[in-house]
Amino acid sequence: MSVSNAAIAAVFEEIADILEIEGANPYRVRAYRNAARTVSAYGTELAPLLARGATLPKMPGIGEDLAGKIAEIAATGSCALRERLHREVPAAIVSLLQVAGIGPKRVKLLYHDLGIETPEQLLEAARAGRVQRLHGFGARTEARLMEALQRQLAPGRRYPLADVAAQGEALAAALRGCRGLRSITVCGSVRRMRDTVGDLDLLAVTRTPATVMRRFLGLPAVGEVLTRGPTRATVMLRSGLQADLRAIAPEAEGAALVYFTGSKAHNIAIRRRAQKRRLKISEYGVFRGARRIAGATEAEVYAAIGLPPIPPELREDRGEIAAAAADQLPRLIERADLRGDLHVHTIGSDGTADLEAMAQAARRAGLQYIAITDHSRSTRVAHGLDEARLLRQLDAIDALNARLDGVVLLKGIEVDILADGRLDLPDRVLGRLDIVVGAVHAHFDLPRRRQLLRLQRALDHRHFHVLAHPSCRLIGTREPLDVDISAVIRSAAQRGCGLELNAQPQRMDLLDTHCREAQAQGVPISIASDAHGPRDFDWLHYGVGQARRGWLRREDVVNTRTLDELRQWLGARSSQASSEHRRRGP
DNA sequence: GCCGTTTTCGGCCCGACTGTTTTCAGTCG
Repeated sequence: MSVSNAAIAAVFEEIADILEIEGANPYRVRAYRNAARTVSAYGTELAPLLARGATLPKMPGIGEDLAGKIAEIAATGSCALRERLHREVPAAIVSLLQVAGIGPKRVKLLYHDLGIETPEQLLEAARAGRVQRLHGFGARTEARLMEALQRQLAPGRRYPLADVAAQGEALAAALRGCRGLRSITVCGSVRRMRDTVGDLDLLAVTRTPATVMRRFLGLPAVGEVLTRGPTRATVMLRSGLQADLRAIAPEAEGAALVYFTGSKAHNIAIRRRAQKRRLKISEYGVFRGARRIAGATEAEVYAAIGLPPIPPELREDRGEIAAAAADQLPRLIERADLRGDLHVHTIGSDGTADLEAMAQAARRAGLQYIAITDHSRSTRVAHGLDEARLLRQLDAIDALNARLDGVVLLKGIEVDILADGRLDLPDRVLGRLDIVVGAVHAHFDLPRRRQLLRLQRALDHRHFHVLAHPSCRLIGTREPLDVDISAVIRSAAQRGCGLELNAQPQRMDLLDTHCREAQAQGVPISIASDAHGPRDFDWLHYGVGQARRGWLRREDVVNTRTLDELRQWLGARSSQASSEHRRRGP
């Protein structure tokens, strides 16, 4: 029923696409794109807010007109402008923008001159040789388009951060040692630790770019060369991922890092700030007139426009520049702050290692405690634990803790939240555990209202501590639950429960924007590996990255606490819940 | 369409690469 922020943003993106194709004022188009970004990154769901009669909060780049459209879309799912545009231009036409090498001008030309509306029709026309006769096109462009169209089975595909980061590191390692190369850095959304990545951006610092380019283009991982110039090349890797290499001189390294790390919106924002100070920022440095006044380091670039250095994870134009200007950047959590992991599996359910192997691996990963949280009986594919098997595991944990040194195992469970919100194991068992982590593993498609009631009922349970992977999305495979996440966060806050930031590469769940909202509500976050094997603790690194993108500090994350402090929180939650339980009656 | 320690109107980030261009538009990041 209620329209999500993502849906509002999608309407704005679509309007921007169509306006661009129609040749509208580019800054008007940008206004819609900025609005889409602002709305989708906004912490609180706007439609329920407006439905309750609240006024829309002031957001940067949202004026009177766009505020009105947000209200219209929140109420109806669409707006008059979009409906009008759909009458003027076929809706499918925006899909042509996804084709590499096709922008708004060419979409317009293809539609007006050849009546082409879809990538399929474009491929057909290109094969028939009709495209090369258009003004501004030629035989080579037509050939490139055919290649792009044939390759483009999954346009705009994004991959999990951990997968792409590994490929980036491999490329960087293969280039290190190249003559004349001073440094090589993976930039772009990998450096910003975005949960998904569309392509790889590598920055090479060198005085001999030609040598480095040649070496790069000859790497075995490189499939096809898409473009190549003296300082920049774009290739398609054999893995199917696109990679860009940019070469820059040492004196511009900082400016180039800023430029190539992005985000685009952040770059635009800092360049505007520079403009107001009669400065110009490009990848070559910060310039006053023709004179370069900064550029060797990132800190220098930010200092030139009166800012302290901004961590890459925050560079999304979501308020970090204003915070930096006011000297109010958060001191972000770091991997070394984590003392434990509250979501770990063993061969008790679908893990690959036993209790002791996981404990030793955790210790090697620098952790002082882990909660053993195997699945409960309803998750049959994972061989979930029933009451009897769980009780045997508890005894085994006691025995192991008695002889383990340097790491403590907590008794826990990843208990299924059933369709009606009940938990999958009886109270008498849950009450014996140190920690109850609850999660949805089935019935992902309940109606929005019922899904919320289900989660709220689970959070109400007196033994419940942490809601695991709250959205249940699997990147590229499963959409997030259709649920008012703002309401879930408020419910967790009211009940004293925590929310998990699951660091499995295909989950990365909570989303960064929801971390920020949880922080504002005072909900503790558990950054968890959801490890199913000894090496999976490595994923915590990416979980911390996502937490940093959500502006989280050490004090916002519950597994940065000492074991004693953690036990206090777990116990406090239980006594709070049971007193509420008594108040409400059984 | 937004916005204002220059402005309520006139601006709005900056540069690389490609292909068709006869001096530059389109696309991309």
